[in-house]
Amino acid sequence: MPGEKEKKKRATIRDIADAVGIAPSSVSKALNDLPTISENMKTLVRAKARELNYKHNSNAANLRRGRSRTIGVIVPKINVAFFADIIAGIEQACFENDHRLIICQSHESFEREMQAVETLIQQNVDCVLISLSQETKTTDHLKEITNHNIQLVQFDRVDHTFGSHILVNDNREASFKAVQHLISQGYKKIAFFGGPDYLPLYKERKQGYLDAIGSAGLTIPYNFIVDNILKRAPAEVAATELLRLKFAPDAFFTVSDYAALGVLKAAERCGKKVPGDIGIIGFSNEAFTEVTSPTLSSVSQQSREMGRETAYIYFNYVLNHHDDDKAAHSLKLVIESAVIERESSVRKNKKGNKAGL
Amino acid sequence: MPGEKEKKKRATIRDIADAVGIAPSSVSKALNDLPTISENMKTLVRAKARELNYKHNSNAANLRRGRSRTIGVIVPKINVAFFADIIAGIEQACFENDHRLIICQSHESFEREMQAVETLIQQNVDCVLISLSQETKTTDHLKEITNHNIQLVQFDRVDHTFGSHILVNDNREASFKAVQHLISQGYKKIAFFGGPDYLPLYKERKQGYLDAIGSAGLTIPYNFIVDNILKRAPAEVAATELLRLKFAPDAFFTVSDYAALGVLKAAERCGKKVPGDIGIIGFSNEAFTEVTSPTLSSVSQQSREMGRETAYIYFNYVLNHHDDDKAAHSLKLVIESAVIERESSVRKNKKGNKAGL
DNA sequence: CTGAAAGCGCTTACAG
DNA sequence: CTGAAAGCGCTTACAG
Repeated sequence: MPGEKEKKKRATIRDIADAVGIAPSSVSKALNDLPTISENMKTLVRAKARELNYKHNSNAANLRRGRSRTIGVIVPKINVAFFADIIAGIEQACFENDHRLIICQSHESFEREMQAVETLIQQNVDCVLISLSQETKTTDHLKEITNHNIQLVQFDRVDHTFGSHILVNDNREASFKAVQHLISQGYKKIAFFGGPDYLPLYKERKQGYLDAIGSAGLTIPYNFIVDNILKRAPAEVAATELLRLKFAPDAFFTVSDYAALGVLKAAERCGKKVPGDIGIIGFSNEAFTEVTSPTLSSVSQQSREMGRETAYIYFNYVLNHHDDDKAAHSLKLVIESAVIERESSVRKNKKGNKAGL
Repeated sequence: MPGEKEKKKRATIRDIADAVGIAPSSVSKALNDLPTISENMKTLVRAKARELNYKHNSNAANLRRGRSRTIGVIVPKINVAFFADIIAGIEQACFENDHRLIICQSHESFEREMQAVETLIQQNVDCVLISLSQETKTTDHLKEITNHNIQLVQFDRVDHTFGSHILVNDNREASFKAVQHLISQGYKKIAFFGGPDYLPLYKERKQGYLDAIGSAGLTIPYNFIVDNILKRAPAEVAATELLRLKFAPDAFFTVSDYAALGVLKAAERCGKKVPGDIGIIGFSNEAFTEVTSPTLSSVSQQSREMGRETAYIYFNYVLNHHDDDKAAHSLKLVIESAVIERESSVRKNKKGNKAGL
């Protein structure tokens, strides 16, 4: 209709001030519930704010305050179960603490990771949570973050040489426990399918395997240890090869569930029973591990907790110790993984054990 | 050391101006690459900006410009494959168009959905993309968005009565095609496991099933149609019951892959061969459908494309037709789903078909 | 308890 | 091609 403005502007603090007949600064204080304003006035202001459909303008307030109540997270990929769950955990912590969350993906590219850092700095986030891309080998961009007085927490894929708060999985211990579990089921010839060996995370998982083998006094032929087997197809090929040897493995520990799946298929194809003849345990506790026949044992990384705890480092520790000496040293937290025992690694009669007696 | 400032402030446009010896406004224009500044000066300014480690302050610029180059998305849950993929698609579109993305979850709660809307308005987003929570039955909060001159696009779970741009799946057609596929494989007694019937999405999928059955001239006993079977366990129970009847189904179309999995287990338990005796097709193309034995046929909703297209409605359509009459009417787009034929529904010899001849 | 004034860091007409 | 001035919508010492 003719009486209406074509593009009605958002109501501002000044509109409320004019309507109520007080100063804009008082409106601001009333809306922020400062003790220096009378209750009557607050009620009046709030009522008028509602009436005018006023919305607080975060941009303006953040600019003035110099803080944004926003944190940024950078992950390689959001539509991977592990990271999606981590983000869900972070989001929960942000919600509890009334903060906004901006999510960036590096797509495993160092270039994109640097861009994401740039974006988050420009956005004035108070804190960056980051899990490094596979390509990342330097930390200048992390330095950039802290240089701008932005808090930094690394999680899962971290650079230990850079002094920031850090939260990681207990990769070595988790792998150790997984292999111990296989041993407890009577498996003795345990093969290992690892990841790219230059990534610390995979190095740790391999170490856990080696330690468990060592402390059980088992000996493993060198060809039972294969790096860079993360996907299903290569695992199937590699496992088939091993299973056809005269001295063949009786169990596989893989650092990925997809590789575990490949092993399962290889065993099927070679006519081996799982878990009777061959035991299998993977890593990550992907949703599909509950759905195969037999179901796949795996290591659960507690990703949701991990996300929550990462954010809590900022909310519960950093925010509270802004100026203490405490804030000086960097936190190193470890999230304990859990071995999820499913059908692929649990023997009813511990056949292997008996055979050994 | 003593010479350093304890908390170095971020460099501003004014710092650059002082260092170069020109006006702040000229610095702004140079950094924004406006044609009204000489190339020499731009080079000078850029160099100094790098030297001072200057970062553009989005908060300040957004406040001044009145636009934020940020879009907000509200989904029920981000760590569900369907939505994680959608968000990945949206993120891609945002990246291409140099926009930021703020992600909110409703957790299927109307209350939380309203809070998310509030947050996004306060954050000054230029556009909101939303998939409604299961609880959402009113649209006042959507009106709130458009009232604040913020663009709105609904996707997947939408309210058709509210006049906004909309992007949906072709639920009815997809179901129709899925059932047609079963029929083409010679299945004739096709059961249906649906969702809660009050949600339009599930109503449409059921309609597609009914239409396909009807147009093939098949008749189906009423007890072959069961609503509210979305999870594995109830599907296993319901399917077992049906398979034990003397007049039992020879195929199942379920609106969820988890239900399809339950049917698969039921068939196994009843000693029925899949796909020989029983055909199965699910919905959503969850990752695990590729991993079961036999692998599960499913309907792929092209979630990533869906996310991308949703964002494109804003970037390619809304942004370009700001003031046209075109922008007046709301777009309704449909993303075509694809039937993914896997082992659980593809018969080698079309046994059922032959029997029918 | 309330208000006037300054300022957060930019951008944008407008003038030269 | 460059600059001075105003202003985006808030918050925060400071004064009364």
